[in-house]
Amino acid sequence: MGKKLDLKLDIKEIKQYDAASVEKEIFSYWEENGFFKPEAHKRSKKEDRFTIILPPPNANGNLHLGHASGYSYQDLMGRYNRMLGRETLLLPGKDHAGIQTEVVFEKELAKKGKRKKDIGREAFYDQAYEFSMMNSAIARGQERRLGLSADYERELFTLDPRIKKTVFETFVSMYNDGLIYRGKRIINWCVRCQTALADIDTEAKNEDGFLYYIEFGPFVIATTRPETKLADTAIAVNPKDKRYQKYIDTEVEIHSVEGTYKLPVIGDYTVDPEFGTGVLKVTPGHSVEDFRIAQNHNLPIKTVIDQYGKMAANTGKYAGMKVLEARDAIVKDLDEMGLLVKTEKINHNIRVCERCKGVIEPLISYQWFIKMEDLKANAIKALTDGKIHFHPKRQEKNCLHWLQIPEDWCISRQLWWGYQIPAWYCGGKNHVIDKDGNVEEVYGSTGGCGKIIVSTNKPENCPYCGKKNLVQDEDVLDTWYSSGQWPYATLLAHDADFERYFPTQVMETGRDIIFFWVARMIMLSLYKYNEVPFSDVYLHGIVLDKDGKKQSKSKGNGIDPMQEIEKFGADALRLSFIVGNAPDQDYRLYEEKIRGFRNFINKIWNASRFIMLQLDSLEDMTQLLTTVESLEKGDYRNENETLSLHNAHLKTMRKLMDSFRFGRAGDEIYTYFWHRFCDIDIEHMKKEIQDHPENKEENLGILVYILLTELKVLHPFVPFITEYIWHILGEYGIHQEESETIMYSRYPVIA
RNA sequence: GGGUAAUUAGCUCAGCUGGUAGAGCAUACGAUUCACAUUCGUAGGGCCGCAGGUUCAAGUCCUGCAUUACCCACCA
Repeated sequence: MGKKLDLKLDIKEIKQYDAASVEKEIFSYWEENGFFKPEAHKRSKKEDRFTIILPPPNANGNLHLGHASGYSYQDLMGRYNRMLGRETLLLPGKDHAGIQTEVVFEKELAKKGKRKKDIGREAFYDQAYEFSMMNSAIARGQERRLGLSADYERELFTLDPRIKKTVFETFVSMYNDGLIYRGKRIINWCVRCQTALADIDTEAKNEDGFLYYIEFGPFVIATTRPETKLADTAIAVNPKDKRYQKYIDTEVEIHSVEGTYKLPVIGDYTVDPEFGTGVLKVTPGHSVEDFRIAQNHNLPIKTVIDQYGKMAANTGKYAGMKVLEARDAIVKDLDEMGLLVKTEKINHNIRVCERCKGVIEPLISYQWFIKMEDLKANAIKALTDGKIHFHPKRQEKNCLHWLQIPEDWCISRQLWWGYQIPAWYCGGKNHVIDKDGNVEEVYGSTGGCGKIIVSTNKPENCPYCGKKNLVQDEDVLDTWYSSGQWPYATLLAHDADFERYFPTQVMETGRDIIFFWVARMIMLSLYKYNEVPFSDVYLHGIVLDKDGKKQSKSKGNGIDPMQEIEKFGADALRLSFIVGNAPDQDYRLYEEKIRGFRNFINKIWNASRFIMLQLDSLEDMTQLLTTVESLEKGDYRNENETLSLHNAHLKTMRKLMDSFRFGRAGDEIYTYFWHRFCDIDIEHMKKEIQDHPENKEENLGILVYILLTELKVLHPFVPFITEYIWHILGEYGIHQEESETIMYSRYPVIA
């Protein structure tokens, strides 16, 4: 055997367990002996294996409480299953986190007075990679400090070449299957980040604004965005609206700031007669809903706002103004022309970028999309067939709800950080702007056939025309496209792992990324392997501060998990994430709570200490060991209250652990250990030993037996102290042939 | 507009398939050289948000309402 654990805290001398002084050493004892590797305990049957692919934290910062909380649950399950005799793999990783890291790293550059343009794409990528590696190393150290029993030799970064291989293969096959396409659609454009975003990457922000009532030919229309009127291509009313029925399918003449022109009037049932005046100006180039109406009615599209949020060249005197400036200018002009009827205050929702909270400008754009209809339908089927169990169950409905939204997924981002899309244009790709201000994509203008080649590697020459003038698409893939393949991509990266561990058992995460991630993993895994990637999804609650607010760096209300670990120990911190907390229920965390669990850890130490001190007074251990052994075999069962309650407790624990009720399980063991075992059983034995010294061996045997089993049951929750005491018991020869490490001891089973 | 959760002791929260209300912290009083003051004991404190309903029995199931939080949604 390899490294031994050095027991430098003398349990007979030390009254207060000092977690910080021993936890690191315990960890390296585990890791250096390879205990975290599934190979340490190979099992031939697939059902005897247990795998969790750990959610990779973003490699752009430190470990925060959310990560620590997740890891505590993941490790809890891993250690529990390992002790049940399963071949267990916790596979760790780090996420390149596309747009988020790009924003973070841009800020890093700004500190040095540089912008990304200054250093160029390649250098930017390399430096961001280096930056991510540095952060990964820090995070890895912090994860270890928490006691995470993951196999770090298998750790992967989401941009690892081995992951890339899988991601690109999937991209190519989805393209060939017609599921990925290059399309021209209205997308969410973040003006600040200068990239397209998927719907899910945006969020609603409630804002006070104005609703302008404007004379519009024979109508009065109400709009919050008068500047987009320059891009109107129709007027829509509800066909049921008696006021306007007669105008439908006619053309009306408009006099407005841009002169006199004609617009068709169409009938569309999505127009709400109750809103404003019941007349909608249709601006397909700058409104998602209007774009849909335009598609249904074959309306032309005009573009008047560019990617920088400025009025485009085709807007006459407004050209070059920022959107808000143009809005004011147009309102002023309308007013002067006597066309502004009235202005109302309104509270409405606008879309903002999920990352930078900047304004989203809906724009028509060429992007890569994934056709979602079938992928979502298959995922819905898998869920309704009960292939995946959510804990708590209600979140399954939440997931289903999202899967019913039909939108295609925009997967291209105009960033530098991430996977550059494996698509090549023969003869390049250019943009031209037509008379309506619309951007059109033109292929092949620099000498080529203009075909798009999608391939995992850059082709030597064009398979269609043989020319060598191939230009790669400049965009990168949405980070969730690669993350969505994480469960199988990580396993494919190591020889036989996929065969051995896929599909996995559990996904453990927070409900905030069910849509972003969980749903997409399910869809992509079903696409590629026709199998769900995991059978259970456990959702932990979100950690809040003492006032019930979400902890965040910007608010400065965050607790640093590393500081708490140094103060109270990793075991105590882990308990504070788990004990008494219901799944998916947000909870508050503050130092007094952690301190309370530190006290519990110390209680474990002192209960053990008492028993060791008693053992020292024995002349020989033979009878005691016999008692322990027969208790482990199930003799003496139910002979007294102490043992029968202990058995009942073990059964309860097993039931709670197997049904994913970890918070209750933590509560159960906390209460049992402290208030039954310590407060009643040990106190009682103390008296017994005094009154009946002749039964000392037997009575002590019962205590040792209970301590032994309790350490095992506690171990998934508090791995460090339980290992430490397990080793001390080992020195007394108490579990000699079972296992040197408690990690591979047998979880107590009660018939 | 739709959905989901929360509402239980002063505070923070548990409470699985319905069977006479629980924990931690806080408070009060007391104990203790004998495992632990990071300890132990005792006590106070709850019409389990409100209103109905189902049931022999409801914090637990159903309906409605109120407040809060989060999520979804094309209100221009």
